[in-house]
This record gives sequence, structure tokens and C-alpha cells, in this order.
Amino acid sequence: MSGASGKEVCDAHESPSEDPARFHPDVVERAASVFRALGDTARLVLLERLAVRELCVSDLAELSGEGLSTVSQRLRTLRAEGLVRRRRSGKHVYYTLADDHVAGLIRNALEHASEEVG
Amino acid sequence: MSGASGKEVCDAHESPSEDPARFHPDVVERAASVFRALGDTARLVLLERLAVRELCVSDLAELSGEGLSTVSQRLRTLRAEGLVRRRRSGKHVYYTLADDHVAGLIRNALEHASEEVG
DNA sequence: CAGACACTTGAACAACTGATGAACCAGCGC
DNA sequence: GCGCTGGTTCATCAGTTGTTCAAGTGTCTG
Repeated sequence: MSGASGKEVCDAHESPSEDPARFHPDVVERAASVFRALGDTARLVLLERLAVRELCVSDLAELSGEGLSTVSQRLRTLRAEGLVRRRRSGKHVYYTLADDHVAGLIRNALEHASEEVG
Repeated sequence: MSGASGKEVCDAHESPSEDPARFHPDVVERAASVFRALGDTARLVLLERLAVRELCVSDLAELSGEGLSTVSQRLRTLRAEGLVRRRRSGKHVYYTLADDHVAGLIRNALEHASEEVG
């Protein structure tokens, strides 16, 4: 390791003169963070349900058969990435997908995946 | 818990009669798995570079300043999700994005993230 | 075939993530 | 006010993930 100052080109191999990474690290990190939030089955199911209609935490908890705390944590993660929005109505807190772009992304991803699984 | 036969509706709150989760668990799991692969900065940078042109492992390692093993592992993850394809040419192994759909997804995500970070 | 180069795989270890119960806010009804 | 229900946050704990070194595979060259 270390050293590596004189890196010669191999026969039929040009060294990568240009560095193709053009987006700022912050941007890539941000995008990765969103993908990470989407990269969990339970959270994806939440989004899938919210893509149909607005639902409150109790509903989502009941549908998935899990505790309020668990669902709330998942929603927290999704909200931190700007994927869902919340709204108060009396004692209930209703969640929805943040915008149509998110809805399209979810639908697109699931349809694409359903083709591959067959 | 358990039982839950007599679930009464709250005042202004209809219970979710229909279960909006329509895709098979396998499909959701598959989609989540792809997102999980995308949800890592280092892997996303790899994809970003591969979106520009085909590169071999050594190139990617040199560009990111990391070991061959590290890069190879990352590519392995991406390949397991069908995001990249590989091709042998002599001693080198060249990687590319699997298809145009992946390329579009990467570009789309990064551009969207760059708007939000501003 | 031996030896170098380009990569891959396996295992071990550190870092992170998600689930869960307890404690803690926020409305509503009594 | 008090209790009750709906949600959130905190802290802990188990499971997962990513990185790294070492050893293995494959390919070209001498």
C-alpha cells in the first residue's frame, strides 16, 4: 500500500483522465439518504398504503398489526426525508405522501419490481 | 392484543375497511432491496461514474482512492440487485449500468437532490 | 509452468439500524 | 382539574451492514 506515485498505464487500458463524479458530495449523500429511507420493506408498505389515501397512525398500526410506537418511528424516518407530510385533526395525526413525485416513484418502483419477480 | 374482534369506530374516524396494500410481499421486498443498494453514498458514487462510461474496477478504485476489495464488494452488491452488468476484457473487468432505466433513475435522483440542497 | 496482475470471495470486526417498552406531550370528555 | 386515548420521543438491545485483510480464482507474459 502507500507509495503508488508512478501509476503506469496498462497495455490496452487508458487511465481515467477525467473524474466523472460531478455532483457535490452533499447532493449524493442526500440522495442516498432518501434511498436508504425507501430501502426497508416495512416503510415501503407504509408508503404504499399512503399512496392510496391519507391514513392516521392508528390505522397504519392496525393494518400492519404492529404497535403505535413502531409505526411512528417509521413515519418519523420517512418524514425526515421529506417523503411524507403530516396533519393534525383532533386527536389523530394523518399522514400523506409529500407530493406526486414521491407517489410516482413508489408506484414506478413497485411495478418495475413486480415485473421482475413475475 | 390478539382478539380484536369488536373494533369500534372513533367519533370522526372511519376504520380502514379496505387494506390498501396490494403488491405481494415479495415484490415489496424486492423493491426495498434495490433501494437499499442505492442507499449508500459510496455505491451511489460508483453508479454516478458508471453512468458516464464503462469503467473497470481498478479505475473506480483509483478514482475513489480505495482498495480493490472494497470497490469490488460494492459492485457485488449492485450486481446482486441487477443495477450493473460486468464484462471481461483480458485481465480487466468492466462494469456498466444494467440498462437505461437505471441510468435515468440515478440521474433523476441526483438532480432532484441537487435542487433540494441548492 | 511460474509469476505478476486484476479481481473476487470469506471471515472478522466495527458501525449502524430497526424494534420495542417506558416515559412523556397533546387533545377530548367528564 | 382528572383521566383517557392517540402519538411521539428516549433508551436499550438484537440484528444487519460495510470495511478490511487474507487467501483464492482467472488471465496474460515470459
